[in-house]
Amino acid sequence: MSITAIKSLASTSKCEGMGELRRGPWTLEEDTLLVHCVACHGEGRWNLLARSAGLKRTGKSCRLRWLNYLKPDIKRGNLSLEEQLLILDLHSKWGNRYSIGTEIIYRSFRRFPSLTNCAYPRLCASRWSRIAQHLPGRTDNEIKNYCRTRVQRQLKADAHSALLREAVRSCWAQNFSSIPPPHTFDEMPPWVSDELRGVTSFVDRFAISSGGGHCSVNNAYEVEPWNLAPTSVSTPNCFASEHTSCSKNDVTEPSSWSMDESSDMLKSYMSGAESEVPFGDDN
DNA sequence: AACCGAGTCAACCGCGGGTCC
DNA sequence: GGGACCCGCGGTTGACTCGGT
Repeated sequence: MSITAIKSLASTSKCEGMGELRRGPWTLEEDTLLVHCVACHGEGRWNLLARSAGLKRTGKSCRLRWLNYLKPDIKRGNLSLEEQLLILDLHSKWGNRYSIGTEIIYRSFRRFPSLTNCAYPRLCASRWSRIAQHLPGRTDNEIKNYCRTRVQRQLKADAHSALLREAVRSCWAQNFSSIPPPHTFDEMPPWVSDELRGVTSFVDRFAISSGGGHCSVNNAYEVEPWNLAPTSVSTPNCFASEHTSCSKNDVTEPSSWSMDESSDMLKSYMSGAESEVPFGDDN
């Protein structure tokens, strides 16, 4: 008996009233069955489809396999630089509350208290599928994996380092100033430090800021988000001033990353109470 | 060659929203 | 109204790969 067969047997579970359900990696036979069945009946009604195809899989499993692997227009291979940039840009706008994208923007926001009615991203749940809609052939699962591995794990940056602040500036510039998003570092604003130039990968640009630092991005996630609230913008009301634009001149060096744990409103805001958010629609 | 650790990614799980009866 | 079922999303897991030692 082959190892694959043993694994296959081991991954088969017994579900009451449903016969045996298979789990784990899909076989070529299962893939063929599923493709054939989708071709005949179309997508949707996955539980029914799984049963009618004779697949010993849940509808959920079939749907996932189809959408992430078998669908004809799935694009394979590494993400291009353009795709990386697009993902990070969209992730900054829509990404999850604890993501580095939002973290960077949020930290940036602290440094621009005069910025308020601009399109500051809502700090709401992750929207991988929404990001995926902008990358034809790429799945939400792929983008999610990319962000969780390439971006979050490899971004070993010291959250307080000057280099990261430079990266923050550049990220901010892309999102909120009139400077168009750079496709190469030659297009970066002149106030981006030389150390960050010459890096072709958007991720590498952040990673280089670590300098072998001791503080990983994961540390940042462990910080309660409201503890990152800047004193100068301690309540959402502060977001509602009339300022709508920024420039590099707005950058001021904070003396420290001071905390403000007293703002219940901000806590509410950070916990996802979108009605409190005074920003415009993110569409 | 063997081992180990980090990175990658397919697949699973839990949850919430929508729909139907 | 509410229960059952389906679907989709985001988070997590674990097997696999690969490079370094």
